[in-house]
Amino acid sequence: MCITGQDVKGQFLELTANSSQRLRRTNMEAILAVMRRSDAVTGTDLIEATGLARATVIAVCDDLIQAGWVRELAPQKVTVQKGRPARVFEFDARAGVVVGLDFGSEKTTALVADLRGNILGKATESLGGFTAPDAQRLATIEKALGKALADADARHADVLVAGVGIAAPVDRSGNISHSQLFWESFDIGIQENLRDRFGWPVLLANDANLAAMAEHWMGVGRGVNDLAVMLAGERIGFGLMDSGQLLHGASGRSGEVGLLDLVDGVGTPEGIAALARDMAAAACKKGSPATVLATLADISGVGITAEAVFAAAAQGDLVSAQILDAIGRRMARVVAIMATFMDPELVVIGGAVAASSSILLTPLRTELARYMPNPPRVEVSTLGDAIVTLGAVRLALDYVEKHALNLDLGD
Amino acid sequence: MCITGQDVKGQFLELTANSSQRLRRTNMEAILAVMRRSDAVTGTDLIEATGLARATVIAVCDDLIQAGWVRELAPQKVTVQKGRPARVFEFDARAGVVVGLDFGSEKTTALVADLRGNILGKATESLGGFTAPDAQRLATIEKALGKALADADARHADVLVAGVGIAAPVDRSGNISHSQLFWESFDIGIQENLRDRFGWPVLLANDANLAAMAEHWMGVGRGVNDLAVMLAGERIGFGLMDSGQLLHGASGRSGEVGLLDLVDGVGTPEGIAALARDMAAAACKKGSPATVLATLADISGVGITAEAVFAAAAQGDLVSAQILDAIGRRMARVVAIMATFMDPELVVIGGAVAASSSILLTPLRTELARYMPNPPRVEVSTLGDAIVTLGAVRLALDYVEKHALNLDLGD
DNA sequence: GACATATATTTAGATTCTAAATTTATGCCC
DNA sequence: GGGCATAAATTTAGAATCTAAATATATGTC
Repeated sequence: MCITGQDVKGQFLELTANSSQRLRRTNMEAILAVMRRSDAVTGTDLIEATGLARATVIAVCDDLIQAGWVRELAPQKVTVQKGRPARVFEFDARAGVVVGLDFGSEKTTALVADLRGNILGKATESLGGFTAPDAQRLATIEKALGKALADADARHADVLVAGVGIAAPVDRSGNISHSQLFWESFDIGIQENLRDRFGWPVLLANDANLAAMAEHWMGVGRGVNDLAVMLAGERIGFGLMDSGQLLHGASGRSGEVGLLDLVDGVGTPEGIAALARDMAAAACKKGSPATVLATLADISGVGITAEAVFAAAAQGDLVSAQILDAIGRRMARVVAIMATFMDPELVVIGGAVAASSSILLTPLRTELARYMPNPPRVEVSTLGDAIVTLGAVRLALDYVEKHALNLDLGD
Repeated sequence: MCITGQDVKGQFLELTANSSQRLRRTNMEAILAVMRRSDAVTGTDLIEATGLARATVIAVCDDLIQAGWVRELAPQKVTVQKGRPARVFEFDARAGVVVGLDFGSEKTTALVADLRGNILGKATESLGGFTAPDAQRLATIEKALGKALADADARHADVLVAGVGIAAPVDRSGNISHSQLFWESFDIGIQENLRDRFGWPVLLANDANLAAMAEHWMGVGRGVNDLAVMLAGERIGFGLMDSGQLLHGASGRSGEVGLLDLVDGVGTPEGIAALARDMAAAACKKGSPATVLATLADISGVGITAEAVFAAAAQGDLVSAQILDAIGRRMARVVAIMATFMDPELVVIGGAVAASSSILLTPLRTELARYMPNPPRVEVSTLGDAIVTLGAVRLALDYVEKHALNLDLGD
């Protein structure tokens, strides 16, 4: 009974560190965190890192070994050794594995990583386009996962969590936004399927957001906590980070630029891909010299895609280079607008355009400096086409690190 | 000595909850948090809210009373009382006070609030413009603070923290960005002055960011965690929140829109104020009927300000109403661009324009719906000209809540 | 005045921590 | 090989804190 009306029952349970057991748990988490960030450590290292007493540190380490998170190594030979040899502990990066999956429109890529993020296996499968039935696409995904696991010499049961990236907005609770019909084609029930088939927790996220996580983790954005990553291929999307926190927005659509037509000289929402196609088509029609671009278009037979233009430019095609120059100028406008709201320290360009960075960067940086007195740094991603998949791995790893002591490591 | 090279000494000390004392501290914080969010509570209430045992709860309450954060009330008479009367505890909202200060260009406003955020005192002083010397402006600030404290019947020594809002970017460590010369005029050493004079910790923040905090706390944005607040008067600035977290950007400039000239039909960075002035001047020159607007301009004698236009519109001036309609349309474009990057659930319009909301909202909402398939809600602030000062109070309260058990309550 | 009831307080036992004393394993020196 | 120095592990004793159960206390009811 609460005298004044409001019922607070159980409302703050999660805040409470009640029992002594919770204290031990906190110390386990702290020591595990230290171990994840260092290589093999001794008890003395942990005493210095955490401030805990020796007896406590050793007891916690024994608990962690018991739980399966930590291995004890044979005592190391050190150059100058005096005194009793120290016990040596190490975070067991193979206590399990995580998988990262990029579910694109044309293909799907799976990565398997250990708990330190070392990539152990990889596989890519073609999805057969949007028109393929859901069941077939789910089977393809399973196939890619199976191959990647085999490549990593791991079993399905070793997987602790799976991270999945898709080219649609995903809100904080992992639901795909259906505010545009187009995005429905990505909602084929991957989450339920993988949970039912293998018992994995599955985390869904937007591809541009995962790209930002990947850059922040191991790309040019390492150590940069206010970061924007532009994923540009057929479409453009931003992954935005402030203070190291990814932005989601009310329905997962933050960074999903759908309104570029309001920006002078950018045009339609799909501005950049459209520009590439239009300029390429015009150049071909005008009878420009037989370019690599035209050759590519001929070969593919399906018309010119933005990716084809980027690829041709990378191979030295002149028309494509001109197109990329124009694209760089347009991108500068989009980046400028984004940067005026977000104030990032660094903007990373990723996705298919990244391959043509040498041509793209100069106009982009020059124009950006014209628009802004203090423009952010602009760099090109070096993660290639693994950018989203690596982000999916990072998403899964974050989950493991956060919930480690709740997870069951099985055998 | 770490076997593998990296030195982790002390690196994770803050993570560790080592001793039993830390456990008690965590429980004190949890119980204090419950008390802050409810009125008077009994031990039984706290048991239900936290899951702790009765003996623990009572012991913690006694500790909190000892520390000065909690008061014990006389046992309450309840309609149906059976058994031994419960001891009644209450968070002592007068364990101290906080002050919030809005340091504007023309005037400064100070609020004094208790620890539940109830406003106890208020004072406003004119600053005498930008040209006044720093020392004089500091004296004016002290005067306003003194008056507000007297109004609240509080002493300088009762103040636990001061929050200060200024119309310049402030980075995470509280430094004013000097990327534009203009902003230097706000850097008059308030922080150092108040610390040295009264020993208060002083927290500096950008005014638009504080407006967002205020709306999230007690405005139309209550309960909305993905929120944008547009503070529009002479200048425009956004305070942006994602997942309840305020965005700062790399140098505190997030939401400081300085690039509206790239947006079709918005024009210069100071677009909106300039538009108001230009249209008003044109109307006056053309010899429009003697409007309230013109009268206001005559009275002020300093030319027409954006604020004057908003005020005139609120009083029924027709020309000003037309101007506001145009402004609403322009704002729609700015909001649309912001929303496509941020995906807020709600956009709140605050600042001087808010007074003219009845005229402004319709064109703003209509145009916004034209630009976006799923536009955010748009509402007008009801906090009036206290919006920034209330945010400064909230900033100070957040600090008190976070550091409560580290603060010395003095006597 | 006995009884029911809800709460406070006390007591006993468990867990976990720290700090100090003790033991153990290693290298070095004679 | 035996003693010594050293660094670490382990054991021990003591303190803080928690829980759960037993006991005491204050109130209303019959």
